This record gives sequence, C-alpha cells and structure tokens, in this order.
Amino acid sequence: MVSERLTPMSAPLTSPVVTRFAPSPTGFLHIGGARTALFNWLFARGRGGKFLLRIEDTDRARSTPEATEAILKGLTWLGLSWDGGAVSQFERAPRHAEVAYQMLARGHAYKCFATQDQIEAFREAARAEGRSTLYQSPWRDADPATHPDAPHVIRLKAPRDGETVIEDAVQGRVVFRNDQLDDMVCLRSDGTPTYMLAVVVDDHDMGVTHVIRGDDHLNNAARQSQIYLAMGWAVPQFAHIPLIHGEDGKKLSKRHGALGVEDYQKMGYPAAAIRNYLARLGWSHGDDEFFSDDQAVQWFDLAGIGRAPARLDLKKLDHLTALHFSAMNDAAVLHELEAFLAVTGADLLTGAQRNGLLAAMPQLKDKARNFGQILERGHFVLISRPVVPDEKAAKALDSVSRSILSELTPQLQNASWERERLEAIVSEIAARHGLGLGKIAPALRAALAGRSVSPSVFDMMLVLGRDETLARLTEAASGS
RNA sequence: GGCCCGUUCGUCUAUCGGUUAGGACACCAGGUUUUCAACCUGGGAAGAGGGGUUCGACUCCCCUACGGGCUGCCA
Repeated sequence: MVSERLTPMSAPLTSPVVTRFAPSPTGFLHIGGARTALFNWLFARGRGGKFLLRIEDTDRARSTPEATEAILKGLTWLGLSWDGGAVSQFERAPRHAEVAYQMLARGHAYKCFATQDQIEAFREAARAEGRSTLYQSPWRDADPATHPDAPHVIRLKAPRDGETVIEDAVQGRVVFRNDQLDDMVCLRSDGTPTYMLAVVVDDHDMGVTHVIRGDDHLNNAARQSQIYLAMGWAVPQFAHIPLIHGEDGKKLSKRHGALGVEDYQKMGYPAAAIRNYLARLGWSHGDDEFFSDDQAVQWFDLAGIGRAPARLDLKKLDHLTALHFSAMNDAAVLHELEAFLAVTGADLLTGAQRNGLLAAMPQLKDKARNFGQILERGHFVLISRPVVPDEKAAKALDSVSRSILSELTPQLQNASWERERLEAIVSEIAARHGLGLGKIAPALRAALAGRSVSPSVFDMMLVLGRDETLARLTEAASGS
C-alpha cells in the first residue's frame, strides 16, 4: 500500500516539478481552494519546481473578471506566488479544438449528431429499465459518409473493454472498469472545448507533472487519462486530496459563513497562521503542529496527505495565530495590522499611533488570537487625552481611588522610569492604604486606558512615558 | 440505481502487524495572578459494526452501516 503511494509514475525523476492551481472564476477564493493552492505551492517550492496558475474560464456564463480578481488577490494575500502570468483557459480554446480534431483524425474521437433531446430520451429509457444511464452514441462507429450536415459534438472514442487505472499519490491504486466510463464530449456543438478536454490539453502544454486537486476529480482523472493515452502524452502524477468540511462535518457551503480567504483576513488572522493551519489540515509531518513556511516547504510531501476529509476548527487556528504572532517580529505584525485596517475599512494609523503600537507591540501581540485583539489591547496608545473612561472604568475611579492616584502622582514625578521602580512605588502606596495591588490597579487602568481591560498597568506606563502617564493620572485624579 | 473514495479521543492527527494507542487544540478540576488573557499541575476522552487471515490486528482481506464524490454539450 505504502509503496504504491510512494511510487512515482510516468514522470522521470529528472524532470522538474511543475504544479498548478486551476480555479474556475465563479466566486471568491474558497478556503478549500486556498488549501489546494497551498499544497501545490508547497510541493513545487520544496522541489525547486514551478507553481503555475490557470483560470478555468471556459464557462462563459458563470465566469466573471471580478471573481478572477478576487482569486488573484486571495492568493497574493496568502503569499502563494505563482510563476509566470495567470493563464486564461478560454483564450486557449483554438488549441483545444485543434487537439480534438487531431483525435478525430486518428480515430480516437468521433462526431456525434445526437441531439440533447435524444440523449435525454436515452437516459430516461435506461433509467426505466435499470440499465446504465451512460450515453451510448449510435454515431460511434457510423460511416462518415452517412454523416448529416448538422450540428454535432466531438466525443472521445473511449475503450469499452478493460480497465483504466489511476495510480494516485494519495488515494493509491484506483481501478475503473472502462464500461463505467462514457464517451465524453470534448468539443461542444458550438465548437468550444469542454472542461475535460481543456484541462488535459492545458496541463500537458504547460508541462504539469503533478496534478494536486480536490478528490471530487478522482473519477474525472480516469476519463482524462484516456485523453492522454489517445494523444500519446505522458500522464501526470495525480494526487487527489480530500475536500475540507465545515465544523459540522458537512460539505463547506455558504451557510457556514465566512469562506473566502478575504473573510479570514477580515477576521484578523495573519496569513502565516492560515498557511500553517491549512497545511496541517489533512497533511501531517509526524506530530509537528506549529511550523514556519520554510519548514513546511521542506517537509511537505504527498505521502503525508490523509485520505479522509478534515473539518475546519477555528479554535485551533486561533491557537496557531497566537504562536505565529510570537514568532513574527513587531514591525511585521504592525505592517500586516495596517493591511487588516485597510480591508476592514477602519481608519488608518497616524504616525504617532503607529509608533505607539510598535512600542507596545511585544505586549499587544503576546498570545493575541487576531488583529482585532491587538487593536483592543492597543486602545490605550491609540487614544489621546482627555481619556474618557467607559462605564466599567468609571466605576473604578471613585473618590477614594482618585485620592490614591493623586497621592501617586508626585511619587512618580522623579522616579526612574523602569518597571521595577514603578511597581515598587505603586505597591508601597497600596500597602500604605492596607490594600493589595489588585485594589488600585483597576483605577490606574481606568486612568491610563479608560477601560477595565488592558495590558498590564506597568507596561502601559512604560509605553506611554512619564509625561503622558502623569498627565492621564492627573486628569483622572482631578475627576475632569 | 451504477461506479469511486472515506471512517483512530469533541476536532486535527501519530501509528506502516506486537505501544499502558502518542501529541496538539478544545473541555473539566486545582494552583498562580493588577483586568482579559496567559501560565503551571492534574483529569476525562478514540480505533463505526461484523466476519476472516495471523502466534498476534487500529494496521491486511471481505461484508454491513454511515458520510462524501462522480454519473452534464458545469468546472
């Protein structure tokens, strides 16, 4: 079993790896599609290969330029850089037709003049009789001399006996009986290519060596391999990966809420955490859970991909996010935070706010689960005087607390501005009143941040600096 | 209906015939604490069911159940 999965197929070891991501532009970049793209990217990058992008826009009715734009944006945000430009499948239609006619000329395909109504009638009858509904065209072996001058499609003349075997890097050896596969349409009656033909031609022309895609294509792989065979082309190594399911175990759908990668960006997740999470979803490298891009690229392999669909678990993403914030340097976090503000339509930062956030970043990003949380914690550097306490904070600023604050101010006036000293001074004042730190911290917090939740009061003092700290404390003490 | 794929703690997974079935997230309890959080310690938690094969099966084979996919002149 294992050896089967590891056996490379037709592509010689010397040929450079070429993978591709081939979404159809009918909507945003789905989180499942993002993972497929990631796997292809990791595989290529780890082997010095190329990762190509092809937009499967042959369905003119459903394809939109907006969707293409959204997909490119999504991939870019995720950091999945592709080699060369994005190829439009639609623009390659003439080449697809050319291949269809080549197969026709070689006797591997035939013209079928059956109308949609006739095909439907065939299927209904088959269903009624309990026979296979796969369409069997009467034109398969018709003498060209009998061909009418009428609209027709070009169908693949697929073998009816024997088996088609797919050696899949994930699914193992999968066998299909040829009588279960029909003569699929390659060229529609309007002369445009179908997806089945187009993928094969494009993958071949683009030199794709490894086709890593969702396992909803596993059955298609059998059909497609017949085209490779008909054309005498090398069949690429297939790797059909299980689709991701929602937290309820059902197939991902709109009702699960946010699904586009852009939505995850808006939820405040950094791209690095998404990459790590998505890579670990359905793929494993022993017990490694948290890893860098470099490690992922180095470790990723097809054999480590599981065969069962995995469910999305945002809690785990939250956890990984915290770890990635710790691993990222402060400037990088700030940079991505600003991108977050931009996509969420929030106000951009002033220079002072940016400096303040950067100074406070070690505390802000520590164990944070998203950018929104960092912003929440950083509230104290984003505001300017006068600090307006919210309801809870206001309660902490009663008259007793205010008098303690005013007692504190002169002590801080000349203290050396370092954490230990500040702690000592505040503790001493607290002790003088027979209180613990826990009794006066809320007031300090309210004075400095205007809130009941914030980073440590001492961290805030250090970031704010002596002047600003004293100004805020004085204001709060005077009750203004 | 036919064909194909899947099924280890709640979740993601490790395990390549011999393990007290491990880890992570989540959860629960206790501790710690200037808030939220974090942190420390401990805990509960799994091989879908049934047949084989084997000295020995989570691992291999078959059946059943359940889930998913395909069965388009969609991709």
